[in-house]
Amino acid sequence: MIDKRYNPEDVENKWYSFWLEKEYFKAESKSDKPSYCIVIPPPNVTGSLHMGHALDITLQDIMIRWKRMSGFNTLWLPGTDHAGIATQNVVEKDLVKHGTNRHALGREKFIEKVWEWKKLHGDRIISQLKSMGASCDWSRERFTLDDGLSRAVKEVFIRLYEEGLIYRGEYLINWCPRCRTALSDLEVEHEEKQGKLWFLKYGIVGGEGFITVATTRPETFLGDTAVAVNPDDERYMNLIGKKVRLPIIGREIPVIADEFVDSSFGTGAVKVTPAHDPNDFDMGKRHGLHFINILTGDGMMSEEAGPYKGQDRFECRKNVLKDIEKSGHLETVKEHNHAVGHCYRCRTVVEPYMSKQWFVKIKPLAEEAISAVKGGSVKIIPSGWENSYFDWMENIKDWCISRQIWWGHRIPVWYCKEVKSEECKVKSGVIVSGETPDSCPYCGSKDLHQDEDVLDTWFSSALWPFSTLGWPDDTEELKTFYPTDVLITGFDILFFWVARMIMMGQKFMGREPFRHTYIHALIRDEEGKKMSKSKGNVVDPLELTGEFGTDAVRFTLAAYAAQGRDIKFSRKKVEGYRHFINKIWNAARFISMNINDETVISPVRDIENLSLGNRWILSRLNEVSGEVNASLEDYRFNDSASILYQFVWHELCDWYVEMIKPELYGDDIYSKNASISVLVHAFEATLRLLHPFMPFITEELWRQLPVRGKGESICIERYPLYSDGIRDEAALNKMAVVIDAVTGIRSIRGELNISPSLELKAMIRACAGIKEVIDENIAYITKLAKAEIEAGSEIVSPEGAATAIRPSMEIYVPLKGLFDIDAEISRLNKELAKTEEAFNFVDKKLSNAGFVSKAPQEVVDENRANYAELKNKIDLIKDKISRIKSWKE
RNA sequence: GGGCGAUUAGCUCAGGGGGAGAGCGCUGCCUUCACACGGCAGAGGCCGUAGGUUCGAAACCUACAUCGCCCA
Repeated sequence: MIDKRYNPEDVENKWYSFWLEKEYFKAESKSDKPSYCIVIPPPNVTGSLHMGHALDITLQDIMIRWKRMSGFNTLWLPGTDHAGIATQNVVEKDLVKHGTNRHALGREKFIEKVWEWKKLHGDRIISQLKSMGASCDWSRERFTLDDGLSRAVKEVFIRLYEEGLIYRGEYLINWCPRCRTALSDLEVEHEEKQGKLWFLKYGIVGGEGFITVATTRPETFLGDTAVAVNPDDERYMNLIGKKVRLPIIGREIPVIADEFVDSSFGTGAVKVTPAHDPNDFDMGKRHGLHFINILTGDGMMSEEAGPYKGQDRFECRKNVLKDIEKSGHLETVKEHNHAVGHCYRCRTVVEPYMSKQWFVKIKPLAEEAISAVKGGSVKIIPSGWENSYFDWMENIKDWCISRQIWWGHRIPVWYCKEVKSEECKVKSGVIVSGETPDSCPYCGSKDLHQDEDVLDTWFSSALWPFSTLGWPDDTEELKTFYPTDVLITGFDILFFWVARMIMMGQKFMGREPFRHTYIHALIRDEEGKKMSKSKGNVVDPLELTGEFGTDAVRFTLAAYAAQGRDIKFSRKKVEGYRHFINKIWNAARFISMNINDETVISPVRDIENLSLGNRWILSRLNEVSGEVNASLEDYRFNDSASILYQFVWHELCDWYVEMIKPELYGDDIYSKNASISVLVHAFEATLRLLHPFMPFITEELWRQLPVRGKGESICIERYPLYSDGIRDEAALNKMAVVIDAVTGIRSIRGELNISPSLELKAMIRACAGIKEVIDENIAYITKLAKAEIEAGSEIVSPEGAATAIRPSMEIYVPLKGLFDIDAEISRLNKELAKTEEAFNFVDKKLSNAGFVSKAPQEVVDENRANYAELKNKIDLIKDKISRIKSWKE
């Protein structure tokens, strides 16, 4: 006997360990079965599970379990990402807590420390993934810094370098003064801020007056090497070529003309700071200006800042303003909104900063990635994301890939210090190599040093779909599983990761890394706000799974995973699906209560001899199987979830189980055995349909069912499919008649407030065909409506009867003296009003000549049928009302 | 400034050229031997606004409003 309530914690660990022990999740490198592969978006190795992961994992596991059950050689390849800056930050914070820092420790010791940290915390995220039920092939778990993947990274770097697609140069990059590293454009998050626009006056050298420039960053005037105006701007024509003098420091700089200057912004004259602004950088190059770097790597003012040297950049801004105002060079201040860039890892305001970095020349890679999507070899789902993808790809700028941190893939480049030969000079002493060189291959010098920097974390993630399968070796896994089938991830890393994987896959495998990429939305809090630690509105998925069970959380996520909409998450939603889990549990409990040692569960056959309920549920099960497969095929997770929910709750439990109770409790051994057999069969198949969504409870219940030819685990059983041969049109039609009769009688009972325990008599007027169906199934109707039934085509409404009118029948329930006649009249009036409204709608349509001539024939026919039906119904109700009124008199 | 998405029942959301749907909540009745984490019956909506296309628009088009996101 099954317990009254489902206790998730009792079964989750048990079955997960069992699955692992039996190695069900292990993929075959080579197989006769078709393959199906998903690579996991690798979570940060030191991170912990959040709702985004939970959604991601759930959707992937649904696909993988579904395909596994559908006969595929499935590989869900798991792993973790070293997450360079994020992880380094975490460990650095810990060092600070212990009164030290990475520089005191030194590079080698620090890296050791991070590895220790990784070992300590790295397993946590993995075990959290497991607790979600993830059916990954753990024997193939990878880490972006492990040997194989590092080899892939080096290989890619070298090949891109040799093709001229990786270069080194001094450019203006985004610099985080706190992380003390360069960032790519993507790693800067812009935030609209209410700021100020300061108008500074620069005195004209050898002349009268001033030229006024507007700026949002006044401290950068220290690095100004020109003032620029538009060549067509008549206000300033006479000043072009002259010099102006910077306030306070007195440097003289030229006034130049450049088309780039927007005359309508500020005063139309702009200060040019080539070393601290991307536009000014370009202008500086065009006009051969000086590049003055006024900052140091940690955001302090450098030597070049003269009197402000050593000050913090924000402190310096205040001081500069104070001094400029004092010296009379501040003309005015205006309110001004502008976007300020922040480091995506630590929220520090980033600075445009000149430095020597490594870049990927990205256009040629982007072109291939664009055509992969345009040509349909990669399908983005939902397709709305394609626009963003193309927009980004088409306007892409070179990718800065070097980072001034220690945790990551060290750039495989050495510099020869001596440069003893001509060849070495030509190569600028740059040695790019997969192995540590003993000596310079160009000049033989032994005095080499490796580049200090590491690569952007996303550089290694970009290779994930093939590096994890063994590339650059030519492995069986690559042959079997590349290109992978689908990549499932959130839209927030569409550019960071998805786009770059497509570029690298096309480049190094010559093929797309995945056929589909399903981009899901964000999980927000109940009020629709983004979850964040600082807001304190983060929901911990593990807390939820602990409280409601993993299956309930998974089902909730699937049910709300509609394409293209963020999920406003709440405990209440999970609670609702926890009730669904309980419903399933209790259905199983009901089965167990109707089975004993003598029960014979036989295979379902002779379907045409089964009772209507049994035939109907088998037919419905078949249709639902088709719908679930179809919706999963299209990644409509919410649809599959709700189809299953409706079927299990309202069809299997509410109708079917209630229908067969008389047979189960009856004395007829034949129909009793037939019904229990169909019930067990249908429930078993339902469990299989549900398994990808709720793996734990389905395994637990499945194991308890007495099913013929039962295997050892539901997760390797076949997923139910639709079959044309099983569809039972007659059963579906007859069931509609039963439902009409039952709900008709129940309506009368409910609306007239007749006690549920009172046995009623119901007279049903119906045509011969319908009457036959009613008579065949009279036991069902009697039981479900709690009424004695008499059906016939000649039935007339007895005095004192309440009426329900259904498309196929009229139902009269004699209730003389048992109900309030006024209540019945108002009930019928309400029904009449509704019917008349519907009738008028159809009537209007049919009297429209355009409709009759232009609408498709079947629509017109349908409306004509409706017209007749509604008209008949109106007549019946009117007639009924007048008769009731006559009883009253 | 450019782009995208949203606006449907009290709430959360599906749907999508031809009779407005679900879950939760609400109302009434019911502790009937799987489940009160339950059953049965109900109430509740000019489908954001204004135009247009169409025989027919909540759906398609255009503009606008409000909210959100991405990019510059």
